[in-house]
Amino acid sequence: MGVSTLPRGRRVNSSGERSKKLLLEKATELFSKNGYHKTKISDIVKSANLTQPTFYLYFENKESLYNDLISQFKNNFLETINRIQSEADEGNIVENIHRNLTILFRFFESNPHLTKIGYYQTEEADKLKERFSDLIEEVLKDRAEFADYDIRIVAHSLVGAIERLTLTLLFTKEREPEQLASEIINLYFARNFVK
Amino acid sequence: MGVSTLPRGRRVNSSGERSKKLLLEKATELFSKNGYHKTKISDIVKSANLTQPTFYLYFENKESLYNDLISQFKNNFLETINRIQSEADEGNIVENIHRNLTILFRFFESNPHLTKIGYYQTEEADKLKERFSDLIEEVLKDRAEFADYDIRIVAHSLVGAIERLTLTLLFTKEREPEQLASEIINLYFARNFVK
Amino acid sequence: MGVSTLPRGRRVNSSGERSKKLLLEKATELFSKNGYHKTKISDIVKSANLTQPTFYLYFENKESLYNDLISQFKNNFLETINRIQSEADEGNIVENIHRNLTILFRFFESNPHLTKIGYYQTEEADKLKERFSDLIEEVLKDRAEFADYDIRIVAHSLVGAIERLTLTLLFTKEREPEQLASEIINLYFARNFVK
Amino acid sequence: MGVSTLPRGRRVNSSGERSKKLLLEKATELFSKNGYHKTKISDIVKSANLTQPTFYLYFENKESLYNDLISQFKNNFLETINRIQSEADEGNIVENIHRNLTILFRFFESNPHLTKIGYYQTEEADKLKERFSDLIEEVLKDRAEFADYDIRIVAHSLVGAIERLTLTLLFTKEREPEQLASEIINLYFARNFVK
DNA sequence: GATGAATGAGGATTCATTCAT
DNA sequence: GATGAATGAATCCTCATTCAT
Repeated sequence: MGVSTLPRGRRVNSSGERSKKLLLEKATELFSKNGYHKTKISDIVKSANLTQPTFYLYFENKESLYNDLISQFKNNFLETINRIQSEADEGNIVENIHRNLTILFRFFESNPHLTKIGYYQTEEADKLKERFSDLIEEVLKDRAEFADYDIRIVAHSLVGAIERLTLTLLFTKEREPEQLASEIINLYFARNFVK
Repeated sequence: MGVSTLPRGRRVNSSGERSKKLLLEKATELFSKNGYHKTKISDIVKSANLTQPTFYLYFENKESLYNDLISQFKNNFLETINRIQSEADEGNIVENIHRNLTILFRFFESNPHLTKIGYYQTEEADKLKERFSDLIEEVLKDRAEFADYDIRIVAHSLVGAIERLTLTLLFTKEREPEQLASEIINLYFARNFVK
Repeated sequence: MGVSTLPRGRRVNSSGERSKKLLLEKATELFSKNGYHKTKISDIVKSANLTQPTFYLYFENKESLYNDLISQFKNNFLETINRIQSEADEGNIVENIHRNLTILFRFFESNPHLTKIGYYQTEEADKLKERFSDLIEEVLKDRAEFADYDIRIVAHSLVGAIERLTLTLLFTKEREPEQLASEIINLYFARNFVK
Repeated sequence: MGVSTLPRGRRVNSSGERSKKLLLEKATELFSKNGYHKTKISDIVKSANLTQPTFYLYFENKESLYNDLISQFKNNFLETINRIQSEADEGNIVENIHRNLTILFRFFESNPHLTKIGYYQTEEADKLKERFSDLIEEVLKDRAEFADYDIRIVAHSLVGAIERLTLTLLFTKEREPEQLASEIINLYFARNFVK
């Protein structure tokens, strides 16, 4: 072609990058707030002060953007919960669980919008919770303290409690990650493990 | 081979009551499975072997039908959980809770589709859970056994646990209402209340 | 059990003729008030306390019923205005015109609904007015009194005045047919004819 | 021979202003010719060589476009007739009326389609004519020349005459605005005022 | 890098009309 | 003579997506 008027090598901070990031933010916000179907491309670009074709400059389409957000959450989530298991055998287990629950709540808290999308509004979310539950089962299954319990039920209960507390007390800033972790320990593990 | 279209008027052996009920069932099923937006009127009527205008013979429109389903669930749910509270003071509290949890799980079990719609996929659902949580708080707040606990957290945890167990163990028929109720009592109340 | 459904079929004390007449009346009323498109078959039968299939028992379809109403008006109207012409030469012309205008207004007044349909809301109406205008021209064209006038304009003015007066003063019962006829004579013919 | 469908995006040499204006013109034309109900959005866009979504790019919906046209006519019409009244006292009244009638006919003539919509096919039209009639009454009521007349009848007659003449002689180009104004003066005012 | 202008492909809803009883 | 129950055939409108500039 003739004269390329564009400067070579785009800077990371070019306005293109900025636009993409902005769209991503707004999309995340809107998806999290209104869900996939009620969020229109026109809403996203409007709130980013851009136009619809610009959206397609940076994202393949609506669905793939949404899927990307889900994937991103999923990866981070799995990474986070896997630490619980891998560290399960080291040191005091209750302390470990406490520490890792705190980390999990902090993770949720660090990106509430993404969490809402990935953990509360997709079908994928159920699979993640299932995985989380399996992992907890794994950790508890050989513990004498839980011999009298139906471990699957304990695991699912924990997952459910965490899910609900995140939404109602963490996202609303009524409780801190540490507090939630402590109370969960207190409620589910204290009398069983301690002493 | 042309698709032979149906003749216009009334079908042989057709009945309005039956058609309405059928549409309602199919709609509930599809909404519960695919959500509001992915469920088309055309899907509903197709699965009921009827045509679109027939849908409008019995329901005002898609949204109002969905809202009706939500309302129906809401009313039944509130009625069910209100019993927990109203009976809270009578007799042995743990027994009461056990009985009413059983009833609640049975209610969920009795219409899983409606429950999925009303308790898992609408915004209304969060309000219902909030209400449920408030009610639990009310029941626990004066109990010495929970003096050391953050009651809001206990309440939300319980709601979360119930929600999750319903989905993963009740709807899959892996556990019975009574079992779930017992285990919840065991996990949350046993050591606290019994002696 | 509980719901005693209404018996189908022929209603006690109902005659086909009566139903037909009732439907015709209601249709005329509704068409005249709301026009062809805003009048639904369902409206007509509802206001006659009948059902849609009954409508088709007596009328071919919506359009043909409407056309029948138009025809009916048209025939009566043409018959009425033709008298004006045929009597034009007999006796005192002003008196003749006065008498026939009165008859015309009485005709309009006798069935305002039908008049509204046939004279105010169809395309046919314009043809009727054109015809009326031509007829008036015919009557006036050899009159020395109108030698100075553009007869077509006089004719169309008269038709327009009659149309408007019918709607605003006759149908509202603010003036009587005779009054309107007299005033029109006064306004258009008096000084011209009466010496 | 397949119908080759248009490609998706922007057309070569397309302009929003032009498209909107074109749609407006075609809509006005079709509404005026066929009325609101018989004019489909699909007709409008077809005659503008565009597609249905494009219509909604420029207009909110069918009804609001139609209402806009009515409003536009209404405003212009009221402005025009208000001049008649406001100038009624200045100079020779017959001359004034003649001048303003001419202006009115010119206004009708300048946009026959819009006039047909706003003055001949809506319910609003009757209100406008009523208003026009009231205004004429106002102008005539203190005139000694009309002492013997029923002024309401004169006013309504005039309105009716103007309405009819516009349709039959102005729109068909059989008469000019000035001619019509002159003849109306001649017919209604000449002998009364002059002399 | 971004926008103005357009469209394809549905999806909900309405209404006149028609069978079966 | 009349109704209950249904459908065919539109029609409006929306939304993600794409071309030309």
